[in-house]
Amino acid sequence: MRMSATEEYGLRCLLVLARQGTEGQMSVSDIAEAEGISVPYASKLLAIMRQAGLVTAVRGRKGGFRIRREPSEINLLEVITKLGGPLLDPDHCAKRTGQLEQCIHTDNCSVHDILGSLAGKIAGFLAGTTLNDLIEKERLMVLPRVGSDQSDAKQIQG
Amino acid sequence: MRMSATEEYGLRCLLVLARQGTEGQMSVSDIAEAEGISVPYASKLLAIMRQAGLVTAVRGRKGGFRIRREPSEINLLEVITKLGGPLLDPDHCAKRTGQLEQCIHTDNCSVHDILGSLAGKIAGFLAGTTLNDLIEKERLMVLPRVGSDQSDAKQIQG
DNA sequence: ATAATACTTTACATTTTTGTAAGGTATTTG
DNA sequence: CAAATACCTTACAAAAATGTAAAGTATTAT
Repeated sequence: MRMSATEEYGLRCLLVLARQGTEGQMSVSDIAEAEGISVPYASKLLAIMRQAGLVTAVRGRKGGFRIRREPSEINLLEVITKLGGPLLDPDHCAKRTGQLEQCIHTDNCSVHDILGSLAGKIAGFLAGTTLNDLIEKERLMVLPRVGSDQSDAKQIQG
Repeated sequence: MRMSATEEYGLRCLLVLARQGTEGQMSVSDIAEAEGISVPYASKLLAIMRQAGLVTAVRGRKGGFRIRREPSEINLLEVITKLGGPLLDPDHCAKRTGQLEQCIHTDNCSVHDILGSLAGKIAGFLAGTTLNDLIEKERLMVLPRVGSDQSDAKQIQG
């Protein structure tokens, strides 16, 4: 019940691009360096996000990646599910069958039911947080109360 | 961001015992059969839960497993974390460092921050559901409106 | 006592996930 | 047009999770 490596590193790479805005652009090697991961790994994660429509790739000498939409318009649910698949595997019941052909709890599965409810809760939370929220939060963490008091600063979650 | 196999099958085995109550008892082979998994696998999962104090093992010829507390007194957070570890890995930041010695976002990690919030939400949800809730829900699924109308039956979650 | 039953432990095989490597394709600059 | 740069794709290696096997220990019934 944890965030996978793909999901986390993918999100982190996307955040690097989000900080540049939709007009900005960065090469894979710069992104990899920014996150402390290898270039091939960053490359792989960005390829997934490109195919998912989250980022655009520009090839050639002045190439690089850029984020496709405003960070305030991209929520975490979209990012996480595009990197790691849906929160509740669509053929969950076909996979968790143990040694049997079919799961023993076909018409009677409170576990599956509760997983659905849980997935809904998680989805709601993730959908309510955008990349921009994360970036804003970062700023507050780096610069705790610069200048005047910032107690009125936007709170990400309660 | 999904429930692991260990967590799910472990929970399912525990539910089998929960249905018997604290006085009941079942052998590993019966539990394995009830869930459609192999005996050695069920054995392994039950051993984890025994060490975690969720079940008691009785050895010898009339041996078996029994649940240690009332199903209404065991919530899913406890079960899931004892099977799969804490929702947010305590040394998360020490592991997701990419190729670096230390994570690049040490003092500045909005991702970690949001993971903490998310883990809290998930924990709250899981803590609010007991094994008994799941069993009750099952009954309603097997016997939809037996006898008179049951629209006033207990709802597990909204 | 002894055999049968059932939990216990350790080791290992398999599968999935994670991360790396290498060769290919496209674009820009001189 | 050629060389440099940067993305793209496929295949593969390493690590972790999943599931199996086998030999050991404890208890009960005969």
